[in-house]
Amino acid sequence: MGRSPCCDKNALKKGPWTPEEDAKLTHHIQMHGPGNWRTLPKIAGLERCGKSCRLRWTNYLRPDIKRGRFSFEEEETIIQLHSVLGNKWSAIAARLPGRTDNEIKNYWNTHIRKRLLKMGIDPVTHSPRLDLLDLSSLLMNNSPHLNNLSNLIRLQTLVNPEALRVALTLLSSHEQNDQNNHLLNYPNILEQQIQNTVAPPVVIQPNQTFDNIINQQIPWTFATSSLQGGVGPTYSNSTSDDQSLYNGVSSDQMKADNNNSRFDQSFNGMDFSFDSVISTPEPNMSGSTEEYERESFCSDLFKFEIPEGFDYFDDFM
DNA sequence: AATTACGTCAACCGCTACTAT
DNA sequence: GATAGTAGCGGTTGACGTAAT
Repeated sequence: MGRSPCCDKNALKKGPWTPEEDAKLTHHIQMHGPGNWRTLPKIAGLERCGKSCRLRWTNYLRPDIKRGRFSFEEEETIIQLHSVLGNKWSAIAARLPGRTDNEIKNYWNTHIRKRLLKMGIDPVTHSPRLDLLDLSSLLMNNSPHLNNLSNLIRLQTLVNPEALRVALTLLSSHEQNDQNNHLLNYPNILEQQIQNTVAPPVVIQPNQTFDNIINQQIPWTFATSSLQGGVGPTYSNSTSDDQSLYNGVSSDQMKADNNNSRFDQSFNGMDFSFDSVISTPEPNMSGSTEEYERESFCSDLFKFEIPEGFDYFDDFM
């Protein structure tokens, strides 16, 4: 039972393919077409196992393979499909013409996965999780992040409270080292706010969108005043203008950004996109402009349908 | 200039599913 | 139904290139 011996017992060649081998394989397939991989190597004069030939052809030599960097659109498609299909790389590849499952898998593991982790998003469940957030980058990249503490508070119902507590502790120590410290008391205030806040129970319906869940989970936000020297929490229905105020961005600027489409993913007026929550570093702070843009737009990719029988939502919390 | 650490990706390995006998 | 052969898939590895020290 089981597999027959392949390369191992036949002392066939392994490792990188030479141009000569590529030429032989390509020529053979041009003449006879792909398939029958078991017998192909012998006929083509290759000292490789059929499996190795198939892989070389499907992942590299196939003429319809698209080379080069993944486009924004491709990346967006991958993330969206992954949120539905999981690690079904071949299924994802089937929807991306010219890309192989291996290529997509590699790209996911080396680029997208890391970026999601850095943004505090679980790459397996596509759920926001603060315990995955790269807190060091959060703390090292100047004040814009601190201006978004209110957003972090809004997240508190979604994340492990202990993780949030750690974040606040780190923020506290960071601020204490800041000569121009004017936010010294934030962590205590915020912690108090967290303790005073009880999130309503959430009932997830089949096919409910992520937006719906978020809005149901967090139907409120903090008013600006509570974080800018105000005492105690103040709740209000959030508007875009509210949001822009405590992000330190003018309403007009924000609308202008929203008109640029990628940022136009607010939840009933609440900009819950992760670029606003985490405030991705400016291009001149770290990384390339393109990386910055990709990180920004990745935050918009978490509007997915909850599939029927969606049973891992517990992990979301 | 040399060494080390890290990132990328082609290729391999082991498993499952499917098909033929 | 049992067994063997084959194709395909997803996880992992390791060689190579580049950046950092």
